[in-house]
Amino acid sequence: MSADEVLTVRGDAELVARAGHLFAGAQHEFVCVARDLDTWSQPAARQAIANRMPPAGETGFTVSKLLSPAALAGEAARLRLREVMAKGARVRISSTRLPHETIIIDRRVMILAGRDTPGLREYTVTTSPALVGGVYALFRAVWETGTDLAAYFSGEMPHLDADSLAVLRALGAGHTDETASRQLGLSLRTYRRRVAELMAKLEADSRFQAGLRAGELGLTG
Amino acid sequence: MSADEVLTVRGDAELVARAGHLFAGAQHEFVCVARDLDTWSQPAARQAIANRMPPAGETGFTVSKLLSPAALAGEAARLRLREVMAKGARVRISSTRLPHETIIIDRRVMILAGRDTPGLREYTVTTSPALVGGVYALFRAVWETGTDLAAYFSGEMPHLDADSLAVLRALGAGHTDETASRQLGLSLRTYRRRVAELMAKLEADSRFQAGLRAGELGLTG
DNA sequence: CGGACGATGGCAGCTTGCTGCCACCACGTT
DNA sequence: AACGTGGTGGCAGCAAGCTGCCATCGTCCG
Repeated sequence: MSADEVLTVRGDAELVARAGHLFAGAQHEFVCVARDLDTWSQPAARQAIANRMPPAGETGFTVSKLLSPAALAGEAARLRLREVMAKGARVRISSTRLPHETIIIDRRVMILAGRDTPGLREYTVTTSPALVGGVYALFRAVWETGTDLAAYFSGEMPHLDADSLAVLRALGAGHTDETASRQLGLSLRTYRRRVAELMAKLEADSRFQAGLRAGELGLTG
Repeated sequence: MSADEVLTVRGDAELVARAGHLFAGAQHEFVCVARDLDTWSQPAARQAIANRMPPAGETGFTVSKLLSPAALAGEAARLRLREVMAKGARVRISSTRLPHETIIIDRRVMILAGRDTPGLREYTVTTSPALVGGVYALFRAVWETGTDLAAYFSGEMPHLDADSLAVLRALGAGHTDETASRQLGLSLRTYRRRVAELMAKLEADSRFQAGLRAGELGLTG
């Protein structure tokens, strides 16, 4: 038995000082799980670390970022996302909350941040293969189910107003057009117009396909 | 900074000896992530631990098991699953592989097993809040996306023959009934019969809803 | 004021989807 | 051979969905 390979530090400064070299040593993969691009550390610390990292997109070096939908809120956040993606990082969104920031480097080192608390934040640096491997497997599982952000932007995830969403819900409830239109206070004609628009946005040729797509894109609630 | 709260043990016997009390002390929640119900430890060790645990389903005590699809292979495995569920455990299936077994107790203690290797298996016992919290958040994310096994069994996940699956694919491709029926070498009438049967199985009132359900149940491929 | 514009809704006609009815065929049983 | 059973397919009729056309209404300019 042994008790080692785990290190707890407080505050960004100490993290950079003690674990900065681990970032610089990244060879193959940099994984980051977080709520959004901002919370995991102070801008200064993040910058100091980013400077030490090899550039993403280099041969065999991948950067993966798994974020909560919160990362899509606000225009500034979206811009940041685009920048990160332009640098070669793969970004995915998980529909569940990810309160604890996690970083895994080369599948060998893992850094977990404690909850965002007042005062100095606590970070846990681990190199235990079992721990890192286990967390990495879980990360993979979440990653697989997340929606790819590249597809989100380029494939133009339909931006739905509350209106279209209501139509979607009516469709999902299985009502006939007549029932649904009355329920929404629309004429049959307009309701169908809305459905047609929705299907166009989803690039669906049939209502079945539209349902499928809607599910894929996580518009079911 | 500190380096503690992590313990690595080798072999089931040592795990039971050193961490058995942690199982007995479980108060609220017992989480288990594994490939199936068999691999995480030797039967003897599992039994020894199970005996020390409070019974599932007791007031405020929940048992959650997140497994790979491999856990559904074979009649024996299914029987075991039913037994576990009968005892009150919630079971979900994640479509991704979960090579590293993980146990989280009361959101305070975490046990990670190394890969299944010859010789004594290595277990890592952790109580660091940051580590446990981080892993727990990831677990939740995977759990949310998994399909509930209770629904799978009782709610009778539709058992589809290859035939119905072909219909499903045709529908998903967005073809009209006429095109699809010709493609499958069926008459229009029969094709539509198949679609109707499919919708009955999915308990869908409209094709849109059927598409939604099909997506939910992961029948998209 | 007048006109352009966009959203709506009625109408009509068409396509597609849905299903009851019956006939047919293949197969196994009595 | 006669029979029942289950899967298939044609037909017909209805229900539902789709869309072009036009009239209407409110709003926003010039």
